[in-house]
Amino acid sequence: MATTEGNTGQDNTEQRIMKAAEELFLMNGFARTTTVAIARKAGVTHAMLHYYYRTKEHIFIRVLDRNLTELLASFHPVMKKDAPFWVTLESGISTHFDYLMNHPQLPSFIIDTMRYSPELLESYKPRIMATLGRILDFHIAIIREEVEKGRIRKVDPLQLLLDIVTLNLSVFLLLPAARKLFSGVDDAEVQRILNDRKKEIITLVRSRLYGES
Amino acid sequence: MATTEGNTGQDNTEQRIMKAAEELFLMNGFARTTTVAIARKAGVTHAMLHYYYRTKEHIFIRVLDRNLTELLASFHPVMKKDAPFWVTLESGISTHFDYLMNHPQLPSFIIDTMRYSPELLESYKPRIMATLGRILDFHIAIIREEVEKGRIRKVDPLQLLLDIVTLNLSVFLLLPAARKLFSGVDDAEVQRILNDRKKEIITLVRSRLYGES
DNA sequence: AGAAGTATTAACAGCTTTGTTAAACAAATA
DNA sequence: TATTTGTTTAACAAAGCTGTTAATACTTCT
Repeated sequence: MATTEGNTGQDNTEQRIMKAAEELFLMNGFARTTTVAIARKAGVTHAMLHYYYRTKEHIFIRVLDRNLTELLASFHPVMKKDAPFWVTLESGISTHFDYLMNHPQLPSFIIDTMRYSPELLESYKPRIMATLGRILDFHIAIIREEVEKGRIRKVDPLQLLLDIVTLNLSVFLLLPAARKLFSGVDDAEVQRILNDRKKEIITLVRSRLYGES
Repeated sequence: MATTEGNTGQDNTEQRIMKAAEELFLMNGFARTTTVAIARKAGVTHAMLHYYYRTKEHIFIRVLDRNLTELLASFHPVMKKDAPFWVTLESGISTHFDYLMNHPQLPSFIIDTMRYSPELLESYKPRIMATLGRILDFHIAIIREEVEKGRIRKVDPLQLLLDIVTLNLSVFLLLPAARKLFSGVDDAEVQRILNDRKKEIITLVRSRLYGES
């Protein structure tokens, strides 16, 4: 064989298990995912999962860690911009929405973990709070300044941020349930709806700040 | 004893079990609630739960039924109004938000059930779809007319309804998770935040429709 | 008090879940 | 080829869950 050890490839058991675990954990959360289901999806005995990752909690933490890190990192680009307020904000909303479109299961996964397995998240709390704090302080200061200078309408900065975040998030929080209710919607249709939604959210926020539509 | 059979009162075992079941199901959903936990909360053996309600699914359906019926009924008052558009809409948003404040666990309970136990909801689907359909048709027609007559800004009626519903819902979808993250927030604080949120949502929607704030 | 019906419990059966282990298998190495 | 090392499986143990049942306690009625 050419590659003896390098094998940065894909199909070894360890990685197949991790991939299967990630899919199932993201879809159904910690409690609703069984080690047997993960193993079946990876095409091996569930003993393999324990051989490579020791416990269900271990492998969950690895999945959680990767996704949480990525989520927190996804906020940074938004903060770096230095352009007119609305340009920055619109691109921030848009980037955030696009990120969620590429990780549609992330919001419910994190919220599910926070609600039902908070102990697994305990060690990440400081990091989460720190990042969240920085982001809030940064944006609140900017928004407050815009209000004070009369460049946007009077608005509680925190409430404006909640508007944006909840509008973006709720699309993806409701989508899985909605798809169960309206059984026959293809992916193209969903994609179209999501794009309409994104435009509407941006328009809505702009209205709030400038009164224009 | 005075009351021999009437006893429309409260503390008999059957009702204590139902009450405990409702609390736990609303908080944690079907899968995460065990019959043993329900029984413990009601202060009886879990055999009693089966004695009175036969199966876990039976008692869950009773809880689901009551809450779903109430939720669907809660939409009706909004539709009855016959006043200037914005007056109707603002009171509709406000009523809807107040209803959710009185039933803060309902959104996640229904969504959890739709996502993870859709088979339990199957028999309600026609009723849900019918009610949902009527509400949508009714409001969409009104909104479309307002747009056509130039009394509000151009807006896709469905998107406007999604704006309102997702803004209202997401507050309550995120609250349990948020409270786990920010451990030390008392109920009074939460109440204040919710009221601010309600005002902001109404302002936001009004901006979207009239450009005023 | 005694019979009949109702409420309650403790014990258990059967299933599913997580995690372990001994043995079989495969690959690399000497 | 024999040995060592790593991988995989089947079987199992312990625990938790739902649901049943036989025995016991409590009411009510006569």
